[in-house]
Amino acid sequence: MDTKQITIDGIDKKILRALTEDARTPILEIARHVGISGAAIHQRLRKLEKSKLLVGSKFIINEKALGYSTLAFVGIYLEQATNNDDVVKALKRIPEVLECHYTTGQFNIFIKLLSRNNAHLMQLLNNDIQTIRGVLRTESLISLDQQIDRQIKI
Amino acid sequence: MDTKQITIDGIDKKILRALTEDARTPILEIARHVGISGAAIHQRLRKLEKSKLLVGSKFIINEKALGYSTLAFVGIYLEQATNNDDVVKALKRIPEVLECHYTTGQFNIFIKLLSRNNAHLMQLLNNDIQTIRGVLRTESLISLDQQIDRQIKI
DNA sequence: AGTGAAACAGTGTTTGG
DNA sequence: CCAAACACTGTTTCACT
Repeated sequence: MDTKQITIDGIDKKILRALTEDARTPILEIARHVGISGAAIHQRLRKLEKSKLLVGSKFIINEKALGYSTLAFVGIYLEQATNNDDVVKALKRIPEVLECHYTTGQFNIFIKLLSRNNAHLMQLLNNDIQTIRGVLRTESLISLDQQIDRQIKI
Repeated sequence: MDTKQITIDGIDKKILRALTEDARTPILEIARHVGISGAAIHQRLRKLEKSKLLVGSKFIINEKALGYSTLAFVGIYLEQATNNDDVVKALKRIPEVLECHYTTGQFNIFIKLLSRNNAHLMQLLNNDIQTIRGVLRTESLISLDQQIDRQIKI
């Protein structure tokens, strides 16, 4: 085992479930729900943060309300002698690229990207991604509808 | 335009940037940083929530600390006459499935899933996914390393 | 309409047991 | 782990520009 495991009991799980749904759930509300004091919840939260199991919190923005409605996955083929890190560095400069993975299988790099519409997606592919040095060609999967979006269950 | 656009000025952007990085950033800290009062920040936050641009907040858990270290994308081919919704319903019951998309291209359904290790991934594919009625076959991309993980820039 | 200072209500945090 | 005291934040109010 290369990562340290931490012992989580049922109460920890309930705390995590509440806060992964809504980071602003009041401690006292959780306390009432699980039947222990607020101070105890606070202690456990410190433990969970120290163990690096909790790594932060985020506000979630609705991309559609910002005008981004097209989500796509793009597989990228690279030329043989390409320095992958340079490609990733270039991808980081494209804000629409939300995820980037080195993957097994046919592609060298696999990304998830968010664009305003199909025209914008095409522009991103042609002007920004396929012009990166070393990129041979790309293969796109456009998400027509996302049915599941969640974190791992705890 | 099928989704309402909302006008966001530079101050709104700074607020959003702070809170999408850390949902617990104090309002007064943001206020100091952008040079207006806390009450003003609060008003703007209400506006942003009402406009559905802010849709909540989440604590982020480090899956690796929970023992989940293998991330994979899986393309799913379905039989012709399959009811896609039933397949999605079955996928929802598998907690390791984090995302599920209807996609264009070769696959009918494309999912992202998180497993403890390669053995666990194989078990999920063989025992849980490929046994769903209507699933013909699957094609997996395993993420060896994730280099980018972020929300859209605001 | 939007801002800012002050009062208020509610939370997170610490302490002592 | 609990209960109470504490410190700080989020929230509202209101006078002002």
